[in-house]
Amino acid sequence: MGRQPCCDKVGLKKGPWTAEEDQKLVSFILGNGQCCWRAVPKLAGLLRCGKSCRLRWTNYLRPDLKRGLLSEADEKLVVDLHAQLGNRWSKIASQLPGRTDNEIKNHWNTHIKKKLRKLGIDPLTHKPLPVPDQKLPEQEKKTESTETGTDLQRDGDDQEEEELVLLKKSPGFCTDDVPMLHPDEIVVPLSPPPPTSSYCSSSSASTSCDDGTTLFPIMDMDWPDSGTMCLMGLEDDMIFMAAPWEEDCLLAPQPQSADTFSAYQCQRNSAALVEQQEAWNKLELF
DNA sequence: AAGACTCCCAACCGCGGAACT
DNA sequence: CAGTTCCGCGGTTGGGAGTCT
Repeated sequence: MGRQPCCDKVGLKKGPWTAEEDQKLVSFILGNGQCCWRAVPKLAGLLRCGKSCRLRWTNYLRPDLKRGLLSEADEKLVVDLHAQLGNRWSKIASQLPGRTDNEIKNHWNTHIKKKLRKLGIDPLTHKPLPVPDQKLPEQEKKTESTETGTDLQRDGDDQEEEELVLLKKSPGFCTDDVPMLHPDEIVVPLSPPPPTSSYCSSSSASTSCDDGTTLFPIMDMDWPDSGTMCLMGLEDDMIFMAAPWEEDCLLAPQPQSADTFSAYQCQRNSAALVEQQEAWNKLELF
């Protein structure tokens, strides 16, 4: 049976998403929930195929996503799960809340595989590799050829060998010094809530900072469609919204959480985020 | 300073399978 | 039960950013 393309490709946009497209998609999904991806682009006013929208949402725009590199513990878990499940990235990702299969797959191909090799472990079989100095060039090539996915650059120089020796001496699984994602990295720009708005409940007051920033716990926001929207892994964390950022947002702040979140997402894509993040870090709230 | 090279990740592609008709 | 549609998954790629020469 002939299979039709996932959508009519004529006139559809491809390539990197713009902030405006992100905003449209986020606004639509926050307002309507996730359903029927094929219909989403049309309803959201996007010149994208549904598949592209789904990917963008699940890999980048979902509010429950953690950003930043995997922690050492997460990496260890990924290695363990990969040993059990193989390249079933979605299954592996399901064990790491806030992480996507794409992210884990990328991380595996670019970081973890290298590390395992340095530790003398075959990333495919999770069994010890032959000792490098005993390995013939042909054998090495053969091992290489079993690799799939993103190509691994083979250094194979003296420095690499020295690293290998050092890593083998070091106890346990070794990762780079990767900063964990802190709750303060998840921020939502916000205009001051109207007195009776749903941003804050009586149980959680806003926090005023020295620089005039007003912070509001996000848990009290009204998230549309709670059936499809959840903050996996974040429900116990305090997520704050910083009002001073709103003027840089692509969207005019509106007293509705969905739009506020859209603004946040657009904000996240903008270069100004870096500066804002730095400003935020100065607050050192955590 | 600038071109070459490498690394990384967002996004795309195509397939398998579930769900629907 | 066959045909069709759609979703989700895993593999792959393109290009931007960073580093090297």
